[in-house]
Amino acid sequence: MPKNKLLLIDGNSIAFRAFYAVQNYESFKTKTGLHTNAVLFFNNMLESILEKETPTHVLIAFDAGKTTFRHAFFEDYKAGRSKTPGEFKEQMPYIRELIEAQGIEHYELMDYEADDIIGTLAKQVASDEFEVVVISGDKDLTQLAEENIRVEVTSRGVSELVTYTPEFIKEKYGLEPLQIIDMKGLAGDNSDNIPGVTRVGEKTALKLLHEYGTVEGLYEHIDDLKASKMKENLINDKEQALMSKRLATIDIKAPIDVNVENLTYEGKNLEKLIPFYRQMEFKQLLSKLDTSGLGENSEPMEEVKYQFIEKYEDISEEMFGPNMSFYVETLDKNYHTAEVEAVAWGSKDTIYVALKDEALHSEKMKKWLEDTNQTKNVYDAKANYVLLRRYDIELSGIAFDSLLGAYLIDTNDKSEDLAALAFNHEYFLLESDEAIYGKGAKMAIPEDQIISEHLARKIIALEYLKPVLMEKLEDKEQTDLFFEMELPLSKVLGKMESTGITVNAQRLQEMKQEFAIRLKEIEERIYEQAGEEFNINSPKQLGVILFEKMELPVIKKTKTGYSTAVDVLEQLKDQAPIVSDILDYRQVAKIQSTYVEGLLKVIQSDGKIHTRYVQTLTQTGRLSSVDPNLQNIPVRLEEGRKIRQAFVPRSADWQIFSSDYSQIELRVLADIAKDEHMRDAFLEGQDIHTSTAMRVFGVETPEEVTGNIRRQAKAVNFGIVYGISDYGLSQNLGISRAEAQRFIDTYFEKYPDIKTYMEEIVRDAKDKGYVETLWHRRRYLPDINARNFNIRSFAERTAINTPIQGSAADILKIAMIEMAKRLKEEKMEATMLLQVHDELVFEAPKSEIPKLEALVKDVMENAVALSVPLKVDSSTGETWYDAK
DNA sequence: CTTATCACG
DNA sequence: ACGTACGTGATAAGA
Repeated sequence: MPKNKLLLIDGNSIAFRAFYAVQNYESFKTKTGLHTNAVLFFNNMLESILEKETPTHVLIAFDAGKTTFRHAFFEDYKAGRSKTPGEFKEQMPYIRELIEAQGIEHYELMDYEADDIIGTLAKQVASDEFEVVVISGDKDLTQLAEENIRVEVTSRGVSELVTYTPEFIKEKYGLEPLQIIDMKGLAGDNSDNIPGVTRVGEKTALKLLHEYGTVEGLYEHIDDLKASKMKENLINDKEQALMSKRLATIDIKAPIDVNVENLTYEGKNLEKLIPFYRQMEFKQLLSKLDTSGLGENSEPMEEVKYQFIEKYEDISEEMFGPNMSFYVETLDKNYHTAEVEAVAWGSKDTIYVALKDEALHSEKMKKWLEDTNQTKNVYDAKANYVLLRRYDIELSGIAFDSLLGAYLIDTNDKSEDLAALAFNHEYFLLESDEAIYGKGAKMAIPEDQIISEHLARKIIALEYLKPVLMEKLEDKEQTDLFFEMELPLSKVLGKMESTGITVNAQRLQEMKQEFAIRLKEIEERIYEQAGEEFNINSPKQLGVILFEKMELPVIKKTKTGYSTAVDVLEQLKDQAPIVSDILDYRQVAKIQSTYVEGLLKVIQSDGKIHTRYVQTLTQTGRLSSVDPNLQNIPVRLEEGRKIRQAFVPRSADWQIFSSDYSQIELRVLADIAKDEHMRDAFLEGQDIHTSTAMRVFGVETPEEVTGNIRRQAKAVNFGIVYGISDYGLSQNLGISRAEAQRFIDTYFEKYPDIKTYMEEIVRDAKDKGYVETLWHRRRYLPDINARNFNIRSFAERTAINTPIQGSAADILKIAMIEMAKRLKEEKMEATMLLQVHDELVFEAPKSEIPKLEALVKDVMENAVALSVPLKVDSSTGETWYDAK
C-alpha cells in the first residue's frame, strides 16, 4: 500500500507571497474592478504543488483573531508591520472560495496562527505510514522538520520551493531543526517584531549555538564567555532572548479540532471551480479545465455527426436551407490571399463538411450563399464577403455574426478564435484552433477526420452562440447597433477591401531611389561628425554616441537607457549639428522603410493594395487598418505626404475624391454636453478654435485672434476631448504647468456645461462601470474606481474621451452605410475606397465628380441629426496627394 | 517577444 | 503628492 501523504499549507503566508508575485497587480482585475492577482497566483502555486506532490490528504491553515496567545506575553508581537493593502485584503475571501472549489479543506482556530495548526497536525500525523509536507513562505516552519516531515519554503515569489529536511538544515546552518527556534531567540525576526538580543544577528547566533546548543545552554555557560560588548548584551537581554524563543516556538499542542481522515484530497470540485474561475475571469485557466460531464454545454462529446462531402458534385439542393450556420476555415489571417482549408455548413443536427475549397465550386452552394432569403449565421461576416468574392460568390443574407456580436457585448473580448469566444459565453465544447493546427512554425493541417470534426463542432458552436449573443445584445440595448450599424457596415467594408486601391508602383520605385541616395548622404555626414560608423537606427548605439561620446546633456531617459525621441532631439538641435542630421535621417528612413518599401511589398498582382479593416478591435468603436495600415499614410510633412502621389484612381480618366468631417469630435462634444456657447459657435459657422480663443483669452473680435493665440486655443480644445490635464497641456504647448492650469480654469469658467459633462460622465462611469456612445456602444472601465491615482485618472480621462471619439466613429459608420446605398441607387461608378476615421476616400470618373461631391456632402452632413450641424470639406485630384 | 520610435485621426 | 494627454499599426533592434 502506498504511503499516505498529508500536505499542509500556510494559507496566509502563501497568499501574501502570491499577492506580491507581480509588480503591477492593477492589470489583474475583473470587469467590476476586483483585484485577482493573489487569487490567480495562489491558484497556480496550489496547482503546481498538488501536481508535484500528489498528496492523499491536504489542509490549508489560516491565522485567526487579532491577538494570539503570543500577544498575551508580548504585546508588540507582529507590531510595526506595514498595513496590508486593501487590494490584498479584498482577495482573502476569494482565496478561501478558491480553496473550496479546488476540493481542499481549510481550517483556522481563534487566537492561533496557521503555524500552530500546521505544527500540531504535522506532529500528530507524521509516522512511517504518513509522510507530511509543509508549504510556507516563512522559514519559521522549518523547526518542524524531522524524518517524516519535510518543510518547503517559497523563494523568488512563489515560483520556486526550497526543501528543508533535517539534513538540509544541518548542512546550511549546522543546526538541528529545533535549534531554529534558538536562532530566532538570539537573532530575533524583524518581520514579526521578535526582538532577540541587541546586536546579535544570524551569524553571531549560529556561532553561539554551535558552541552551546540552545539559548538555555548558552546562559548556563554565560560566565565562560570572554568579557565583551556582546556578552554584556546577552546578559542584559536574557529575558528578552528567552521570550523571543518562546515567541518563535510553534505550539505543537494547539487545541485543534481536525481529523486527518476528513482531509482526503479527491481533486477539483468543477461545479464550483468553473463558476468561480468565470467570476474571476480566469479565461486561460477555464479553457484548460476538463469540463466533460458538466451540464449540457459540456457533455462528453461523442463523435460529432456530420456528412463528409468528397466532391462538389455531391452537393445537392437539399443540403441547404434558411437559418443555417456557415464557416470557412483558413489558417492565414489575411483572407485576401489565404488558402481555404475546409468549408462547413448546416444546422445543429445536420452538418456538412468539405475539405479545401471543394464546396465553393458548387453552383448550388453559390446559389445558396447569394440568396438573400436563405439566411446565414457566421463568424466574421466581412472575411466571408471578401473571401467568397474570390470565388465569384456575392455573399448575401447574413443574419448574424458571432464575432461582431461578441465585440459589441464586450469590446475587451480578446478571443483569438471561435472556441475562445464561445467559451466566454458559456460554451465549452470547442477546441481551440491552436490545439488543432498548432502555432508558429509548427502550424499544420491535421488528418482529414480531425479537421472535419473540428469544423463540424464550429457549426454547432455558431448555432449555440446566436441566441445567446442576441439576448445579451438586447439586454444592453444594442440590437440596433448590431443590426442597423455593424452588420451592414461589414458588407460595405468587405466591398472596400475587395476593391482595393490602385498604387503607382513606379512612383514608389522612383522615390525609393531618391530616398536611398539621400539616406546615404545624411548617413555619411552623421558618421563623419560622430567620428565612427554605427547603426543610426539603434536608439541604444545612438544614445552612446550622443550622450557618452559627444557628452550632450541627457534630457530624458527610457526604462532601458537614454531617450532619443524627437522632442529630446529637438531640444539638442542647437548644441550639435549632428542632431539635425539625425532628425533628417529618421524622417527619411521612416518614410523609406515603412511606406515606400512597406507598401511596395503589399501590392497585389492586380496592381492594388487591399488593406483589412479590423472591425472588432478598438475600445472606442473606431476601425483599425492592417496589412497594410492605410490609416496612417503621411500627410503632415511635405516630405512624407508625397507618398500619397502613389495612390491613384483605377484608370486615367478617373480621379481621387476625398471628404472629411470638420471638427467632428468637438461637434459631438457640443451636442453631448449641450454647451450653448460651443453650439452657437458651430451654428453660426465660426472657426471653433478662434471662437474658443476669444472666449478663453478675452479677445473681442476674430481679427484680433493672432495665430499664436489660436494655436493655443486649438491645443486646449484637443485637450478637452482627451480629458484634459495641466501637465499634458503644458507639454503640448511648451508652457508651465501653472499656466496650463490657468487656461483650463478659464476654459471651464467660460464653458461651464463642458465641465458639468466631464463631471457627470465620470460619476456615471464610477456608478455603472462603463460609458456609452450615443448609439449604445459600450466600453467597460474596470479601473474607474482604482485606488491608484494614475490608474484611476487614466480611466477617468477615458470615460470623458470614449463617448466623444466613439460617437464620432458611429456617425462615420452610419454615413458609410448610407453612402454605399446611395451610390448603388444612383447607379454611379464612383467607389468608396478608404476610411480614415473622419475621412472617406473615393475614386470616380472625372465626369461623375460634381455629382459625387454633392452626394457625399449631403450624406455625410445629414447622416445623423445632432443639435449642431455637421460640416464636410471635400477635394479632388489626380492622386490622393492632389486631393487636398 | 518586448521596447523605442514615429506615422495617422 | 501622485505623473499623463485619447485611439491606433509598422518597423528595427536586441534580448
